[in-house]
Amino acid sequence: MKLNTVNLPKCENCAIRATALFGELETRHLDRARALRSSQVSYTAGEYLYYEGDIPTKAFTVYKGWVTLFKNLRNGDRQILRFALPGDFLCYKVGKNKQLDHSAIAVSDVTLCAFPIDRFREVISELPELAFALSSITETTIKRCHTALTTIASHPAETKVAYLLLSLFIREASLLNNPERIPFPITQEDIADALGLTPIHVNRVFQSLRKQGLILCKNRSLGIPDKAALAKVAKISLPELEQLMMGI
Amino acid sequence: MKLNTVNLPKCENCAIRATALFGELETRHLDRARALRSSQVSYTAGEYLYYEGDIPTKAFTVYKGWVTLFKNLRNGDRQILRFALPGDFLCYKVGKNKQLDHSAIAVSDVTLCAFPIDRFREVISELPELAFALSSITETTIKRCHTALTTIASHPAETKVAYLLLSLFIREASLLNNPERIPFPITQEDIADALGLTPIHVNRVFQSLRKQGLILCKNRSLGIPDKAALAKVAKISLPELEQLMMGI
DNA sequence: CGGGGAGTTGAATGCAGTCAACAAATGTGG
DNA sequence: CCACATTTGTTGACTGCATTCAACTCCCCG
Repeated sequence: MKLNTVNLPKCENCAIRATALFGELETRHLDRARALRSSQVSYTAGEYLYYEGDIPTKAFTVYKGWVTLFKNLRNGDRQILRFALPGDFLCYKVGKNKQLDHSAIAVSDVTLCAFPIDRFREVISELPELAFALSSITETTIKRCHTALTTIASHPAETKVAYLLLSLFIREASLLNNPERIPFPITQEDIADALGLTPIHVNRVFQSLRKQGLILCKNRSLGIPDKAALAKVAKISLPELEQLMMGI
Repeated sequence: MKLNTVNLPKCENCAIRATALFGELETRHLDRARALRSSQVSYTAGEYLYYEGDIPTKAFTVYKGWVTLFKNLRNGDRQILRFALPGDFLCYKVGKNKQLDHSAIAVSDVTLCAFPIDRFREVISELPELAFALSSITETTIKRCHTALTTIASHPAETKVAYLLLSLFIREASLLNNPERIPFPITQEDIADALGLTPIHVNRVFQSLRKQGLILCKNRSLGIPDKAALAKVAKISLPELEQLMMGI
């Protein structure tokens, strides 16, 4: 973990602002809102960002890298709740029970923008728009959670895997000017833990998808030559998924 | 659908306030906040409250009865996202894309307290606490969504069914002074749609649970003689689940 | 060069789905 | 109030997808 409080990059021209917390705010409000941001924090791959049960003091926007949010189950398994990519907002918590219900680990090396949670109260009272920006973010989170639920409940494993790969690809590619392939730091086991499958079966699905030419996946990188075709396997409409994964 | 705008019950001594939106507010703030509530709405069993794609103008707190929130899938299936019980907050939406991502149907006859969404903005600017009350609600929603995800991903169907029955029982029982049995308006097919199982298999699990004496379920009513025992099958800690299902 | 994590393959088991038919409960109209 | 229709619940036989267990390969990193 490495903290940086000086020479923070400007929010105004931040590449990920459109999809992040401040993307919901008009530029003229940025001055006041930016007062929230106190620092940037970096973690190396494999490091915990926080643990289930922690009481957080800072919320984060992912600035660079991928993060896994997950719960450890009593049988030793873990359930991955989602993968957080640049622009995602983590760890905000104001309810009565302030304990976090999940843990987070850096999948790749990550950098986060940190916001002291207790400062949100003051800023919101003079800038109610921030409250709506927060609501908007959590609405997206819930929506994604809903589609995740829907996906995991759907029976054929091929559908689940296709859905997950496609949605990660769309999100990461949009941050990178839509390259052919994206860096793909997660393992087949991560995917299994996210979808409630065994790594072995995920592997078999991967091979089947490769054989069909739907995915190119090796060396920690992922390519999807024909997104529409994969969307068909994922049983989802591509435009809908793109809308969900981008802006809001 | 039946609208009522006169003689609305007082929020102060509302039985469900503790678990509802205003439960997050201190009593001294209630005066201003209550200005939000405009009406009560009633629906009969089977009626739609709203449809996926609608742009809502009102948010609701469930006052009486059960509601199903669900998505229709392209293969004709539907995925139930959650069952909303008295105290639950529905249909609040402020993000850029204001379309609802799911539909809602009254399972039993229901009564809702309605709040015009556009009035939240004004009230929040003079009562920032309301913004935190909203955040707190959505945090609970996300937490429940997370445990739902975790449950549905878990493999044995018995675990899933046990979890769902137990959590519904705990919530409804706490509203009713913990009776032996609760009214249980949902069908086995609903449960199947919530858990991603077939109704046939849900039925088999029901019979197995009945044979083990873990559930008493007939005539639209549910009893759970030994919650701890069912919690064991659900592979969840009973105190944890109770905490999640009650206050927050 | 060795070790460990990630990925791959095969065989056997079993949980849950499918299809089909029927029983029970609930609701509706005559 | 009964007869009929519809929905909900129940049972059985068969199939198949995904798990489990075990062994082995590949690749990266130290």
